[in-house]
Amino acid sequence: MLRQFDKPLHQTQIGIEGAKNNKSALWCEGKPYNPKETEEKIYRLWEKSGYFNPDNLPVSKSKPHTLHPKPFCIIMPPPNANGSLHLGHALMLTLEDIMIRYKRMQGFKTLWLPGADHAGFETQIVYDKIVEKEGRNRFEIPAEKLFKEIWNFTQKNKVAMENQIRRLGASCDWSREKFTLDKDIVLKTQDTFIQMYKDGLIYRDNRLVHWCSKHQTGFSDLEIIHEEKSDPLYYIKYGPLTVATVRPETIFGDVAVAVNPKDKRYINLIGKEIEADVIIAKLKLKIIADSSVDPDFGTGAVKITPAHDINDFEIWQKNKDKIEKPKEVINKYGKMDLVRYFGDGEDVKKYEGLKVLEARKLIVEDLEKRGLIEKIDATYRHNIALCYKCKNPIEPRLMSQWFVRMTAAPHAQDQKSKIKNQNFSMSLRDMAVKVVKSGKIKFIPKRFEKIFFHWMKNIRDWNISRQIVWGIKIPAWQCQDCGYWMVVRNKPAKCVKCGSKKIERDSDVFDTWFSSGQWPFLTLGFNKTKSENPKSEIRNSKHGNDFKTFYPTDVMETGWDILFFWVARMIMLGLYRTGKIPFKYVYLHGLVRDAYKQKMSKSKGNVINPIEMIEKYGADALRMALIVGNTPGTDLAFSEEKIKGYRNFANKIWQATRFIVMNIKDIKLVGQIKLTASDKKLLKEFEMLKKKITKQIESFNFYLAAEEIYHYFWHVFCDKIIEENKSRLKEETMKNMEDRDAARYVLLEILKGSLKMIHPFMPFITEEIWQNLPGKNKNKMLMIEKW
RNA sequence: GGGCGGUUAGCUCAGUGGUAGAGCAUUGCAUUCACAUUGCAAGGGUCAUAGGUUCAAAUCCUAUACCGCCCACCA
Repeated sequence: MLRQFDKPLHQTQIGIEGAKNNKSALWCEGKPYNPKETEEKIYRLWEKSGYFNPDNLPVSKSKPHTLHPKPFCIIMPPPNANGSLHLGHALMLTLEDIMIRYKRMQGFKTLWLPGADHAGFETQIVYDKIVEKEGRNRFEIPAEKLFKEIWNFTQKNKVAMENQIRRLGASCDWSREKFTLDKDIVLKTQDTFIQMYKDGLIYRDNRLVHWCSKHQTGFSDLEIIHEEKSDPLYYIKYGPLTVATVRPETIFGDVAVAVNPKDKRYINLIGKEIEADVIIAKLKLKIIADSSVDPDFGTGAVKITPAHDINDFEIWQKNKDKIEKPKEVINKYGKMDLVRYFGDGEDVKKYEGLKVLEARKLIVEDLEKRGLIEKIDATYRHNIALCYKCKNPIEPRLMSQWFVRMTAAPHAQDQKSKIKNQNFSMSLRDMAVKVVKSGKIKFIPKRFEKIFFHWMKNIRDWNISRQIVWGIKIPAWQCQDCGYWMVVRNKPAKCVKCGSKKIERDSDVFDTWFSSGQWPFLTLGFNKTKSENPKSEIRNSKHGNDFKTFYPTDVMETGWDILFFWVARMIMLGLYRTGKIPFKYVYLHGLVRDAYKQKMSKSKGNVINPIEMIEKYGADALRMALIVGNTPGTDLAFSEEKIKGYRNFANKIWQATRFIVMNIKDIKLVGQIKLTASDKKLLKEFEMLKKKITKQIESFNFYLAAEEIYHYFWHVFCDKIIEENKSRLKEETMKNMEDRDAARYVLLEILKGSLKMIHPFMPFITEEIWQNLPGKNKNKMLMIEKW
């Protein structure tokens, strides 16, 4: 590469002869760079070129025989179609666009596949608020009508969002855009469920589920948060024993008392029955032994309420045969539900229908009146589970739901199970852990691998049933006579067990992450030809080979906050469904926070709107501000000031170009280029810089690459090189024409090379300049120039 | 309770074995000559603390302190 500078170059080789054709107006006005005049125009130019679509990319001229260049693919994490773009999206789009543009310039068959997420529960909540504002109640709107309303709502948002993505300069292939509720995605998601059911990886079970009584839906383990809280710990006399609890209102649902089998105080009572006075009844409770009981906590005796406490439920499961069934004394609205167990006596009706906290207060009073409260520990602090969205306490509830088996190996539970010929001997969890441990999937930064393993180690089965309308319907049908469940796409004519024709569909929908967990292979049209159901073959045939070409994809770039929700599930479901990893690298970016590292929120008033910033400073400035100094996995301190700094940088590029072009245009080169020793040194240093930046991008250190090119362009190229070469260009001080041309050559070479390297970071201004550079190849865009 | 990080200039953070770095901020000077959305220059850090390994430690090891985050079914 360096050798070419040693030999003389003719003017035709450096392309300055076309300078007079340059539209001089652009450069001669001394105005600052105005992104508004270029960005929209440039994006249209890109879209018109068709190069966002890998099928249209020119095949490398240097290797014309290369008919199948190496693919590079990123599946865009689909933004939720329920609002507008925020800085997190802007960061995600910038990082991915940098990788995509870089690889495209390197000649890869580059696909960035955009999408939008229906975002089940999240969108349901957003829409609920709209419904509320209109004075309606979502629980009173028929499901189908509500679904249609939300559909229209998301479609509108989707279009707005797509345009916002364009404004950031994202070079994604819009012709392949997918929505998580596209028909083929829905059908394929259901296919996966059906297949997993056959393979014994999905089962229905009645167990305690995290339930939010405000939102009226169950959750997975990930959708609850824990908060430390101070609550009185009540010591309640239970016949001969005393039990400690923070939830006296659950005493009505008690079915036993558990003690530690080694606890000498109670060893004689194990297996015996006691009678406890719970105001409205005298409960007969068996004393059982369970090693999970901590003898040092409270009195060492635990009341067991299997229907309303997860621990208690597990103890009940182990002792099913010895003690009675759970009693559900709190209903789905979080209110006391006693009459059905204890009759409608006055004392019972006193509590009936009261909210949990109201009931607790009253019950404590009544227990105290009877002298049944031994003591109250007011200093007790404990963790309680809350709904991640509304922060109301989770009320565990006994429910029949669909679960994904995470830690147990699959087993054929249907003749059509495929596990025998597909080599699935491991659990979903173990498969995923294996590919990360073996380095098939690499995390950036690496420390997230440890976090991933830790989470995987403790993972439990995944509840995927949601009691909302906005989502993908579960393909499961229940016989209304015998209760038998059938997992098939279409409604069965009759129950396969009892023959009854009274069949009804499960009214629940999937956890949205169950479908997004399949996003990489579904968007690429996995299993298009070999569908379990022919009806699902409705994907546009022109992208029929995408799965073969682009899967496994190269990079999954997303926020670390959805590592478990999304990344882990994509790995598991991808491996299960396709037998291959869904991506090779996981790049996890941090949260964008304000200048003081505070979370941005509407209530704090510190939210920065990316579109507003683009209006003010341009997309390039915003992109650069998001990248420089932003290390993977670490939250970013962000401010408008920072964007201003890179707006200034954009102008610097603009002005420097103006200077160079002004000194080149309308002047013909006189002959050969004779570079001085210092010219050669500069070009050599520039080659070194290129190598360094390439290496930094390859190793995902975009923050370093961006800073490097910024620093070089401004403080080396502008401040030193241009300044030092000024005298060689001026007529008064110029030594000779040859020396002038050498200076011109060096400046233009470095300018062009810099534009290429800046392009992935600041695509608009660099493309605009490139388009107006003297002597450029007609119609050739910087976007596809060789890196 | 389990786990993962961080502690470097006023601020935000790079730097992971070889004489302390960037951006912003601060201070001084310059300015019809591409650019004031500018240039030149300056000040500023015993790299949390204590031990250890090494010819050599901000960097590797151990401990301590403080800060942050994630996970979690002690009633």
